[in-house]
Amino acid sequence: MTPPSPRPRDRGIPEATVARLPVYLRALQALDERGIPTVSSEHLAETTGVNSAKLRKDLSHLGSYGTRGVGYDVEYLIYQISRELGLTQDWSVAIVGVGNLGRALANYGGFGTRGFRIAALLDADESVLGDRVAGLAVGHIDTLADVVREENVSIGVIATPAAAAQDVCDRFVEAGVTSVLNFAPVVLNVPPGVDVRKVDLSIELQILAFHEQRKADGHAGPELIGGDPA
Amino acid sequence: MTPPSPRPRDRGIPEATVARLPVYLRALQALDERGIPTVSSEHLAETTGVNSAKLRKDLSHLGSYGTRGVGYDVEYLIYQISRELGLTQDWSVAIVGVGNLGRALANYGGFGTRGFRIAALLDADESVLGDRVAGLAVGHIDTLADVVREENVSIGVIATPAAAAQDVCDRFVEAGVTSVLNFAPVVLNVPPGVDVRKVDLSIELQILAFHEQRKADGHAGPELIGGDPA
DNA sequence: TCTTGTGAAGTTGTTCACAGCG
DNA sequence: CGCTGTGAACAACTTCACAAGA
Repeated sequence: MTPPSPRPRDRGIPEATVARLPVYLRALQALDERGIPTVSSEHLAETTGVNSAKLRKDLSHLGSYGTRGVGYDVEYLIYQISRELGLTQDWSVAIVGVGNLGRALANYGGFGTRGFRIAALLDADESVLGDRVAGLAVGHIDTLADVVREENVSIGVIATPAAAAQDVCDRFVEAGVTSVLNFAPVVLNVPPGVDVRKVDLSIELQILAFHEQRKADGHAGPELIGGDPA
Repeated sequence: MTPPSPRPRDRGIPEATVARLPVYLRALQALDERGIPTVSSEHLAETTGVNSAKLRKDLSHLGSYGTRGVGYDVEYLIYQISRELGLTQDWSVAIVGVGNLGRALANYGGFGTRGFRIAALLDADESVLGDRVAGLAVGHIDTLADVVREENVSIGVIATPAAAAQDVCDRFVEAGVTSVLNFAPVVLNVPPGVDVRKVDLSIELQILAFHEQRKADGHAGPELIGGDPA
């Protein structure tokens, strides 16, 4: 199936690049807030901890938005990256599970702002129903399908305990949601066409432990993992 | 300098593999809880959403722990992966910032268990000092250096607002901590030799938005990102 | 002059396909 | 026979180094 088409996709931005665009965006917004009008690839690369050639190549996938001898216009680049990521339109998000994590997400800077609108907070636990979190009243999980339809929810966020996650995911899929962000420590089963991204708060910790162990073992020189020696 | 030692016991496990080991570990623990004694690469791969050849190659970096014609012994593999990740010893973790996110982390399954011990919860806000979270009393940020020394903290977790993150990071580094897990939406500056991993809860959301936009634009067939078509 | 944008080279990661072992 | 472990082919990603433009 799917023989390699002779003319692939012109808009094919590498996945690795897509994963870095939000990082650049964040740094650019910080520069913009400090009133800095332009930035060179060298400087932006240093700020974000990547190689400057990689940064230029990443940006070149969006188009030629730099000025040789000068650098990139901060505001214009913010706009272009936002547009590419689809953040110039507002995406409605529903968060299920209003424990500490759900509350943290609802209040997370950049989660409720810049391109995302929290349309609903839902939970199954009677004791939190009606609580006001980030300006929203917590609703019952059974209203999920209605909320998705009425609020035009396109992204579902699962912040429930592991045991409830698959059920919530099924409800999202049933309601027509095709993008799910899962914080519960389980692997979700979804039909083809549904995107699931998983954030596991403890996996990062385990990766750090691995490197920490390396340092403790007989190991010649310390090595940077994400940092930049320069 | 550091000429490669003649026989360095090639312990160089690819970074991509290290990042997947926690995922396999999680799936294996789930199998173990259900009393399943052995698993094939095919089955474990399906559960975790990777290609089975990749899984076998990943595991082959740890050693030859499978049995041809049978598969892998679940318990034994759990032990081997745990050992490789350094989870057979307990790592002391200090969490700074006891807002919703800090509380969520302190209560996160697998964060306080399986290889990690939360040694301290610290905050600068007077109003939360002394609160009991996950069985621990919240201490003052100024005791950080003492706590790191007394509790032998090797990993620092930053769950503060963005504005406080660099200061907290500096305190960790000053106190001798060389691994930092940062949840604040800023890029931290650290000296060489210190590992920083960053988790940005909104970056994943932005990546989802990108793919959601792709689906909305004229786009021939839906594509799986993390899923497995089979 | 300074910095972008990009071919080309180099590195890392993935998948195939099958030999070899239980 | 079934499944692992792995060389070899392939694909993706990163970095180098420099031509070309402002």
